[in-house]
Amino acid sequence: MPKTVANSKPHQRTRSDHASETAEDYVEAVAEIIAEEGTCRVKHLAARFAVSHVTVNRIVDRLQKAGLLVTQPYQPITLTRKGGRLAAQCRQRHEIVYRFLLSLGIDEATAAIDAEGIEHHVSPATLKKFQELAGME
Amino acid sequence: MPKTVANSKPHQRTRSDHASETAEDYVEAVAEIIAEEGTCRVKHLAARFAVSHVTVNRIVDRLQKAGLLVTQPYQPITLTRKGGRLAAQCRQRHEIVYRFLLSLGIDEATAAIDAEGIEHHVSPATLKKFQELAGME
DNA sequence: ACACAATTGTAGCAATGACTACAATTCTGG
DNA sequence: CCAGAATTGTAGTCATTGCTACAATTGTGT
Repeated sequence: MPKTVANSKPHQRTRSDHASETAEDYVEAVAEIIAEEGTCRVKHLAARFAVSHVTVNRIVDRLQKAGLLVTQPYQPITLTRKGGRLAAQCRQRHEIVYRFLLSLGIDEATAAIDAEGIEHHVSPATLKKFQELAGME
Repeated sequence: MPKTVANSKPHQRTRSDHASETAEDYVEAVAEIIAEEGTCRVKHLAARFAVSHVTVNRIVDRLQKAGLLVTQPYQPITLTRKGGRLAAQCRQRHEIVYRFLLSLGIDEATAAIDAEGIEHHVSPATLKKFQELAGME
């Protein structure tokens, strides 16, 4: 079973970690797109991640099998309760990392890019520190 | 051509980014292992990354083709000048991220794990900030 | 209503990184 | 020196994520 939590030892990240990151990125994106556009379609995700619709298709299939989202052929994508919860968690974590970077004096554009990359690699302990230091307690 | 630098827009990390991360992790490991053990062999890398020797084999092949390291069948692995330069860069970046996390009050074990994950996602601007704030100027 | 555009789905390919199983080479102890 | 252990290489498989090309469905405008 893939896990989202940090591994107990360095140098031990595996393929499943990466798959989890993709899942997190996608549910987060679905939630955002629904908030922004009303519905989330394959084309929105393809545009957001700058990949072909085919790639989106396959990942959506996998996430549906994992019970994170629901869709039917040619129909919009919605999150399950489980997917919604994951999306909310990710959004919060993302926000903390982003604001922490801003609090260091990093410009918004750079902070946005770096937060995207960093968010999946921050342990709960470090995230808590970030939250404190960003004044988000 | 894969690049090491941050992308210009969020949500745009591709497969090549991940391949570059692997390259960085491997050249860094080769440098460390040579420093610690005298020579770097496939078995050292397999142990370090907790993967089979086969996985190491294929990645080493790819990195040799990319001109980062050199080896011959059943022989130790050495870095090319290019590989050595990359390893030095990575080592420095890793060190900055690690010490920055320590400077926030994060414990050594957690900082070590998080630095591993974060180092590949820190832009030059953010790295510079980290360096300043960690008192490494 | 119906043709055409847009969207989505399917088939099939490539690269990466993971594995097991087995073959080849190198190293080591008697 | 040479048998067995350790190491490394090779073959073949799978999952993930990327693609192009083509098929199917949906939506739209006249």
